[in-house]
Amino acid sequence: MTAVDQALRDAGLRPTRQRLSVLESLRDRPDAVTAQDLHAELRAQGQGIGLTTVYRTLTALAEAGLLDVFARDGEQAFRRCGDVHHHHLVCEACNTVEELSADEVEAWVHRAADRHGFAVTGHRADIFGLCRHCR
Amino acid sequence: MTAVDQALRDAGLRPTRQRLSVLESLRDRPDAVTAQDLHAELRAQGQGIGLTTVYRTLTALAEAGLLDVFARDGEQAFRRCGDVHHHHLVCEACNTVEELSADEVEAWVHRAADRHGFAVTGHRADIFGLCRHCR
DNA sequence: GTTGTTGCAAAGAATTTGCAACATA
DNA sequence: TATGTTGCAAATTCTTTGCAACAAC
Repeated sequence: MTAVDQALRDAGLRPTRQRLSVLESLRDRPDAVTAQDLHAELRAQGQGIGLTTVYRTLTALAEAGLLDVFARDGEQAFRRCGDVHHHHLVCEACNTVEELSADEVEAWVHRAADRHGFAVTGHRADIFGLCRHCR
Repeated sequence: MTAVDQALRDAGLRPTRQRLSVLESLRDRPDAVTAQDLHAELRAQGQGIGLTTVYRTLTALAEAGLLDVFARDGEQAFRRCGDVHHHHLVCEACNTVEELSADEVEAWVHRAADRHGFAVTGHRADIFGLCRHCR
């Protein structure tokens, strides 16, 4: 059993051919992709998969915490997410996303929430700009 | 000339009746609203305004930096934005948004960007949860 | 065999665009 | 008057759903 297989099992999802295609395509990919784009790409590679399935798979994986979701115009873009911090450096030219760990942000989150009587369920800290290759 | 009028002029937009309605409705409103909701609300109040105009007005105001945009499901929600920091405490129950200022986050942004050779064009730091009233 | 999954076609929903009438400067 | 704005209807685009065939357990 591969790591990809395991990830699906952990999410309570059967490791079908289509889901493996999606996960495989997402593995090591630095940029965030939309369901539409990923579907077109997989079809171009000759992988038989329906758009509906791509949507359902990405949504399920995001709910399982394996993917992060970004809002790009009116669309949702997904990207593999390794940690639980969700702090990103997003290149607006090539859509590459680098993950950051930042204890300082975590500390700020809790301090700010306490100060306002907020019960925190989540947070995000994203930096947008141009990466070293696109600038 | 009112402050609302001035805000429109600064954005290079003519202060029409419809735009004033939108800005007036947004003024002092603590929660973020979608174009659809705002349109329904204005119509319910007897304000004559088309959905298209609401979309165009909100988009223009957001581009001018007078509104912040939040992604809510597949929809965009807008809210008046006073400062240039874009740090928010968002209540997931009532959609109220409190603004935060946080020099510590600004400092983190620049440090992280420098470390990765990134040219920063913007950033966001949002905390999600339940406000003191909804928790 | 039982239950979860797929994918097509159709439905749904948010948003944008064409364009003629209208308002602002 | 010249130019920006409005709003309807139609078109686009993203996303979800119904359902029968199919694959995984």
